[in-house]
Amino acid sequence: MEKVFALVDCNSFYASCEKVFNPTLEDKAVVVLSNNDGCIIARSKEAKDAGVKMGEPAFKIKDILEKKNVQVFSANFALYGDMSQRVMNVLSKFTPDLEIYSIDEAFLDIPGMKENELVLYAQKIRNTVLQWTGIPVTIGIARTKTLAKIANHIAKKSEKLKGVLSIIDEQSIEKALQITPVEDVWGVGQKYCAFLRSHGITNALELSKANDSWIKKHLRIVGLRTVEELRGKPCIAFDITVADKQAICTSRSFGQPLTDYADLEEAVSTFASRCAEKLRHQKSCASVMTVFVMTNLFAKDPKYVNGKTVQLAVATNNSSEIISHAVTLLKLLFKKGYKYKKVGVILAEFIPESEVQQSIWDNMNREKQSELMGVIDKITSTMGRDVVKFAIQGTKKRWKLRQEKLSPCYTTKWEDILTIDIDKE
DNA sequence: TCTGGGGTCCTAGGACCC
DNA sequence: TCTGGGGTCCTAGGACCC
Repeated sequence: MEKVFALVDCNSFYASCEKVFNPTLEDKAVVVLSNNDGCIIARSKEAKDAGVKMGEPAFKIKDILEKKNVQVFSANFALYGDMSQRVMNVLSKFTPDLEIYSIDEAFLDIPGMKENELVLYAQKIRNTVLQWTGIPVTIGIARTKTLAKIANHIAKKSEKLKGVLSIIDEQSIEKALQITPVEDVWGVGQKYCAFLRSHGITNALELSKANDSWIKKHLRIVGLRTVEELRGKPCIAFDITVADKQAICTSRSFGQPLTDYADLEEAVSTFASRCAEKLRHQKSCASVMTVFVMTNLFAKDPKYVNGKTVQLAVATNNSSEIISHAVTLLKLLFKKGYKYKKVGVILAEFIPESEVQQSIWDNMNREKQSELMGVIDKITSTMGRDVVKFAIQGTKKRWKLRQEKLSPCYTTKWEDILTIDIDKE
């Protein structure tokens, strides 16, 4: 029997997370902003109805937000990450074959059933997730991932489908493809959309009927896979294993532009330390590091973008070593007189911790250092980040984000835990 | 005043080798 | 007018995703 995929996607995930712990937000328009309270990255249904667009810079639509009484939140990734885990936990009760695709989406490989049973099963999943976590989800069911995405998309928009749509038979697939604009197809971004439309392909059905060699020529192999998937032939594998990352990056735009080297050094060493932490988490060591700096590219001030890469003699995941390399690179990059807006640290070319090649020139006691990192990681996981840190990371934090509307970390910080007043009526 | 952050995969073209 | 051919590896850049 052919496989059937269910794509479970949380509705307006970040906005829904904010609503779970704050009942006064029910039925209210809620939006969540990107880091530095920059642009809109999530909108509740009410906010969408109010005409708030995805990706819009908040300052540009300040008037609409105020006029329509939209509740605005700074991104609280600690909360969203934890809520995501809870949702995935519930899903894993239904099947071991769960591919966590992103913070708010998972593909489920569901066992062979008749179509009406599939829909009932999906309804049950949906109700359970809502009851156990407070997060509403939508489920799309089909024989390929790309089609499941399309089913999900349609189900999101239609009230009467009650959050579940299955497209298994030819007829329902064709109908679904017909009403799906080509830009809503998974794998078709801005560039490809413009190209396809300029050649008269406006919906998913037309795309599914396009000529193979023409697609391959212009949309490459990836585009051809998308087309095959639309035709019902699975080309994107189902993979429940969590792959180790091939690159780890920590970067931020600052809440205010910075001109002093010392402030950048605090930021770069903090990001480097965070990268090292992520690297140890997956038990890898990095052989290559890049640091980049940039000024605000939107402002009229002089622009400067630059990056430098270093090959490490011995692959490492040691924080102090990674920080010291990062600072060396920053010193090479820093030029006086610019207003820096963003810096970042990227680690790459990983090898497993256990397979690191030693160097005869290496005079570091790696065993002792590794024990130290273990202790630091333990303290971080039980007592919170930055309880212990390296002196160079500093305390001024002038680089910190602007987060003026941050909600409490209801589920990950003891002091933010929800309290309920039972004396009141 | 204010425009996110963190990833993946694929391809073309250059360097280099025999 | 001709200027080898075929292979691998690496890198930068472009497309996409959430």
